[in-house]
Amino acid sequence: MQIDEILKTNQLSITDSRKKILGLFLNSYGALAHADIEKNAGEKFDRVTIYRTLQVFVDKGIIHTIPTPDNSIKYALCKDDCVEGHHHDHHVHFQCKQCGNTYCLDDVTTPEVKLPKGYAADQIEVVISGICKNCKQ
Amino acid sequence: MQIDEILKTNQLSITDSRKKILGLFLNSYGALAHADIEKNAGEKFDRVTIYRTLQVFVDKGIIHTIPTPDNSIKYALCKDDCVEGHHHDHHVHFQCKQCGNTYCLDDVTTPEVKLPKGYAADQIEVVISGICKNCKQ
DNA sequence: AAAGAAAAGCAACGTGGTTGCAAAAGATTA
DNA sequence: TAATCTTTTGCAACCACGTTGCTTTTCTTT
Repeated sequence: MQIDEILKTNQLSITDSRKKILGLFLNSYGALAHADIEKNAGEKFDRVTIYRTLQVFVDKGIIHTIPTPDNSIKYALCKDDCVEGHHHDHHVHFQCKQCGNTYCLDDVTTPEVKLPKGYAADQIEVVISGICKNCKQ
Repeated sequence: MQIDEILKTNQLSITDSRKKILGLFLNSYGALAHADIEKNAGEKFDRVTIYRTLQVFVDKGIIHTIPTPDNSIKYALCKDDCVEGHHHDHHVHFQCKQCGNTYCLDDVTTPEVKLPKGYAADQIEVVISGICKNCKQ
């Protein structure tokens, strides 16, 4: 089973909450906020458990955080090139103003930006808001 | 006096807190967080007043918010092309990992990003972290 | 200077997130 | 499979950040 595999690969013990939360990510196309998880996990887990589980997943490189224009945090699955303690998020994030969903545009890599003399870039976050393809027409 | 001018131009009544807070922005090169303002205003104003003042300034297009990778909010002065109710922030933001300062790179415009078919961009936020020119060498 | 309008201060509240600790569940060994 | 050890969960309490309602104070206008 895929979920258990992922947890084992990351040396995490297999618990109900981890299975449930990881399952939510695997079954969701867009990113999830803490509140989405709390809602969809169905009253079953304490919020502290959800916070801790998300933190563990981030630490292990299973999910990554997405900063949004309205300053809430969302989480999405990482691609294979994220490993423990080191994320490689070189893709653009998109937030739809209509449906509110946030997506990782994995195929859109962050553009090069020419900085003024003296500045050294290390990480670049690009968050685009607008209308997503599901809401448009 | 410049401060009073700005307030008048934006049809704001001239109060101590507005003068003080606007002054902090005018005298600071980088962006300011709520906490910076609370500290530098010198115990003089209630936190609620600071929140409301910042909100008014944002609404009037005097300052704009900057989302940071660590999900705190910072504020910086807008350039002249921001007007009430409509911000035009087409520049890149830079956060220094060493000194923690955040700067508006007004000369660096946000790059064009080619989105997948069906997505319509509306606003693009680019936040770069790294080492700023003051900390580098 | 007086009256009306706007802003400040205060208290209280809500939300999002964290911490410490005891109880429960998972992993491991025999 | 049961016993032990380790990890995780749930709970309670707490803190930081931000908001709201209302009264008092300060600005503005005449």
